[in-house]
Amino acid sequence: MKIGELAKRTEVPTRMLRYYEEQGLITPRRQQNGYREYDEYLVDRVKKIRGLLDSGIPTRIIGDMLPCLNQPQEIVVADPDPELRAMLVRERDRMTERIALLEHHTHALTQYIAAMDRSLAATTETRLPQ
Amino acid sequence: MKIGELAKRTEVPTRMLRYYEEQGLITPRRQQNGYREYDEYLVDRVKKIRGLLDSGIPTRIIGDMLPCLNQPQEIVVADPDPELRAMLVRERDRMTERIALLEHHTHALTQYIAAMDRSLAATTETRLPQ
DNA sequence: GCGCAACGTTACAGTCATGTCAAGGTTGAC
DNA sequence: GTCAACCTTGACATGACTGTAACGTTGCGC
Repeated sequence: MKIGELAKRTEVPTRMLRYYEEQGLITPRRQQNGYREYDEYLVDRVKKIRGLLDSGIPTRIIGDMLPCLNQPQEIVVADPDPELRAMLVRERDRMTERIALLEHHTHALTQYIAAMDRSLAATTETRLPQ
Repeated sequence: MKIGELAKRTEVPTRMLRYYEEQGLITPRRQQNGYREYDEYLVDRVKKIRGLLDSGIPTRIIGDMLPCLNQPQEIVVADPDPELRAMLVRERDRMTERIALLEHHTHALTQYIAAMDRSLAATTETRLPQ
């Protein structure tokens, strides 16, 4: 498929798809006219890249991490490199910290929103009797 | 306190403290010699700013959001601006999405790490009998 | 074939949160 | 007085986008 279709299916702008290619995360083939030609499996890959970037993982690390997230039923580890393992543990722990932080903030925001709603309801009520 | 102490206590580099000031998130007073003078309450504020930035909220939004996260016992909403409310809901929902994503990835990574460990244990075992 | 919209290409500039460094002023200890 | 440790501003670099300009390709109606 061409870049436009991939963009639609992944909701990642074409601009970003070209950027990820520049960063070596995906390497589409080229048609004779120079257009990029994307294989089906890249749809999933791109979605995964987006997810990881949204999680705050830099492209450089995503490159090493991606093969570890392809879990076709059974996880097969070809080369249990201890350095890779350490990196994965480090990143996972950072993710866990971020989760805690985000949960704290969502909670605080939810409370504030509820307070706004109460305040709004109160002013509406006081106005009603008029 | 001076910038260095604040940096130590918040673990935010001085560079960033100056940047947050540039973005209008904090406004320290100045000593006669031009040094920035930070009040005690800014320690908390800076930590909050960091947390929000780590959660992927841009400084521009943090500025509007900060007053909503000061919960001194009871939340008092002065002006229940519906636009502000919408912004807060939007950001909270984005945070919730990020949490789901992060949880998914931490889970995947944990599984992969476990697989690496099993693989490593297996190779160690097969070597043991020798 | 012509025109034209929709799509593709590269390349360069700008943004945002950071990092890093230079050049210089201030303070405090010895 | 000098030296380290601290502060100041300012400039340039980087990583992940984001926008846009300038231009080539494709496919459709006419």
